[in-house]
Amino acid sequence: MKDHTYLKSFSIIHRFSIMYHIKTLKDFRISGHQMGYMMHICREPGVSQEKLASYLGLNKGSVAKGIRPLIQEGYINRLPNEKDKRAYRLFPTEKAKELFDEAERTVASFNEILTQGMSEDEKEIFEKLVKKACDNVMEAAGDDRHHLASPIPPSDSKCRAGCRSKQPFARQKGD
Amino acid sequence: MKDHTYLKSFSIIHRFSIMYHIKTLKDFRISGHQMGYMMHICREPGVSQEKLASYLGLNKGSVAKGIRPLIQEGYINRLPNEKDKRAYRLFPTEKAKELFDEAERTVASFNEILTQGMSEDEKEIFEKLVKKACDNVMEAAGDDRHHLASPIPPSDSKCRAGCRSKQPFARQKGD
DNA sequence: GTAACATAGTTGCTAGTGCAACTATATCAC
DNA sequence: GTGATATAGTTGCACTAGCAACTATGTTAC
Repeated sequence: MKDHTYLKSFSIIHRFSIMYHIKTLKDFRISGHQMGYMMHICREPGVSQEKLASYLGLNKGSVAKGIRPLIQEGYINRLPNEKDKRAYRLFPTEKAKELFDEAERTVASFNEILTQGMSEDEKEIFEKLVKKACDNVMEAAGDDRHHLASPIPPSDSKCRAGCRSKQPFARQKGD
Repeated sequence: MKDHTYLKSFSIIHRFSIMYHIKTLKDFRISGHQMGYMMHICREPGVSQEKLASYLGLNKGSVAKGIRPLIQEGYINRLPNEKDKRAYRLFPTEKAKELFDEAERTVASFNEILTQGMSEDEKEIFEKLVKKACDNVMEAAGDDRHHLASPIPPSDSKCRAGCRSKQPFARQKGD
């Protein structure tokens, strides 16, 4: 088990990356967290909140709250989905384009910090393995929530609030 | 910049790892976040809150609040430091030993999830590179705060609240 | 000694996230 | 059609974390 735990490393990298993005993008009045939403909406204009949540591994409540400042600051247009009245489609505004360009630069410069002192080979492997690790945890969490692939209904049919949460690695509270 | 951003991957891995630890350790009534504190205190009994914060890359306010539940739940003893009346020394209690053992197992099983499908070589490289990346961001943040190594006082001598924050990548608010 | 500054820790405020309960719409079985 | 269930999104609560201001103690310069 040595001294190293991934828990610590990933916590540090995650929090510091957010702080870095906050600082670099402070003129845009956008937080490091909101970067993730922004980037994906720019790359997938018209995406729904549900898809956004699933892509970022966030629950939909967090997405609803997280995109609110982006809408208020005028970076996102939220239009009703004509084909499904429950859903919305998220689009970047004109104002978002400038932000997106800057964000791309910020991402690039953060990547450089992250991979300082690695050889080109190592950088490539690192990116590949991080992606792999990310897929691994998403898949493991997915096994827990059965909602991406499994068409099998839960065995307990009267299962509204009582049944297993759909959240990844959900804790069963109040044991 | 392709589709991949580390921002997304590290966010997912970090959050999912916490959820995993919360779920696995729920019987101990300890959150995934507190795992980090617990592990380090068990490995470095007598550590101060300041050192703990520095090791985990957290600010000391977060540590003060974060260890409180651990004290309340009886996992940590906080004793005054005889040599420095400002400081405390943190020790794991007897009760913590059981938790620590379980935590070690949880860390190991999370590591297996994380590195599923990687060869032994890749696992080794992954761990090495993650550690490297973590050191990189900490160093970059450290350059921003000058407090780990630099004995040079800030050039502005009358610098109480006005000067640059010591927080990593600190944002200068209210521009 | 005193004054200025540094360090250890606490607290109040703000913000992001997880979760569960909720509303409204969509879909499926009959 | 109706009723049961699934899906998209919202909201309230709890918790963690960052930050800044604060207290108290320690250290250094004089």
